[in-house]
Amino acid sequence: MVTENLEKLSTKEKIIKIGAEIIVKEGLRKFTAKNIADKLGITDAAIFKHFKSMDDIILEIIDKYVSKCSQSAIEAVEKGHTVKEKLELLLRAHIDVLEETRGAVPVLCFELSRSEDVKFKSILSNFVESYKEKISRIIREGQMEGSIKEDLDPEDVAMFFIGSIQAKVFAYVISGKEGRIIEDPDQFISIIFYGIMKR
Amino acid sequence: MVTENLEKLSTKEKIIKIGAEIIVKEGLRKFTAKNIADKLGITDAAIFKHFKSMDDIILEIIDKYVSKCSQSAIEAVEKGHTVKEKLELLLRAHIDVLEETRGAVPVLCFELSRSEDVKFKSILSNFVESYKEKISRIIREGQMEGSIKEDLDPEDVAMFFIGSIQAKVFAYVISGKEGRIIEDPDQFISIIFYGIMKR
DNA sequence: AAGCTAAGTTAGTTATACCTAACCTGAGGG
DNA sequence: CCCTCAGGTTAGGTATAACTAACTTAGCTT
Repeated sequence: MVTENLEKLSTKEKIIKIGAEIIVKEGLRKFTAKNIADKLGITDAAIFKHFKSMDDIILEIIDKYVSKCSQSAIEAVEKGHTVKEKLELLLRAHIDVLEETRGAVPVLCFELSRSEDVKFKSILSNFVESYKEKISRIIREGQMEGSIKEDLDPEDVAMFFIGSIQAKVFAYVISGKEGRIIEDPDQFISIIFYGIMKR
Repeated sequence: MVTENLEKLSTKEKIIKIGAEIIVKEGLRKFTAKNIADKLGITDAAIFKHFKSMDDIILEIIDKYVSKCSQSAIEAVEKGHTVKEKLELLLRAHIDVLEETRGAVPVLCFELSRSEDVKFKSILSNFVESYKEKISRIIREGQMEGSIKEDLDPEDVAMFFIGSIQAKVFAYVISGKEGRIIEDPDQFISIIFYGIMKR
């Protein structure tokens, strides 16, 4: 369990960090007040002095990620000169946010997308939809200028981007390793752009 | 909820079908005896006349998938003449098993890979490991004969394959759609092989 | 020094999950 | 025609999660 530099944080921030870590390493079923409290050396009841419900903790974790991701996507589009550069900037920014939040949100995205809870469902699907929309717009631009294959459906490609990151989190989670989720961003981006075949 | 042709099955088979469907559509948290029983029009206690525990239901779902997948991977290697053909056969066979089981096992793979339960952890990680091993062997062969980029790590490529299927299940689950998980297998394989850029 | 408050504590309440025990019933075999 | 037993039922035991109420305490303000 990565708990480096946890001391200097407030209890509320610690709850969020530990909570995210639990979601990734142990799964939503272990995301309980008692589990978090035990790791912090307090009681479960104390959790509710900082958050009014367990759902509220999850909402804050998601909110942080979504706002950072959306922001950096906008910046990528502004700063990139070519389509390829835009996509690359977008992916690299996304990877940074992903590493910073230890992959918690893609995990939540998956686990909560089927939740009966309308609150989670709408927040996450709105995020995915708007992110997908941003990417498809770049893809369409690339198809117009001839750098991206015309026979691909832009929305499918956008989902392939999101899915590829999701897949990396999956591999990371399954491997049980510590350290970075995407060890070699260059290779990751290269496979997405040009595949695995030499041609 | 897809419940076509459920009538002719035995209750035990119905439990497996409905159970898998719940895992994909509603998540592991809703995979409860009561939820399954309600959908079958029986009581929760009746479930335990067919399975001695809830875990046993999951084990049977996984077992079916793992054995089919492993079998078809062996066949793909035998039947394919070139490396490309082998990989394509392997992917197509995997897609078939995936569609047949409605994506339940990749979901389980993800949700249970972090379970404290040694039983699940080892079954699933053994499956992923051996499957990964089978793919990396083909990739290495491809690198030897020069059809696959030499600078790629075979194990990473293998995980990219598994991850890409996982990603499709994510997209399917998130979209909430019915129908096939991978709508266009040709395009799916093409992106994996050659990426999205025209070059 | 008095008192307020944030952040703990303990000890519950309520809901729900898994699973068991004991009972019931209807169809098929002897 | 009765017996067996698979596959149901109801009722309930046990564990655990979310959350609450009431109390405590340390630190800060006035």
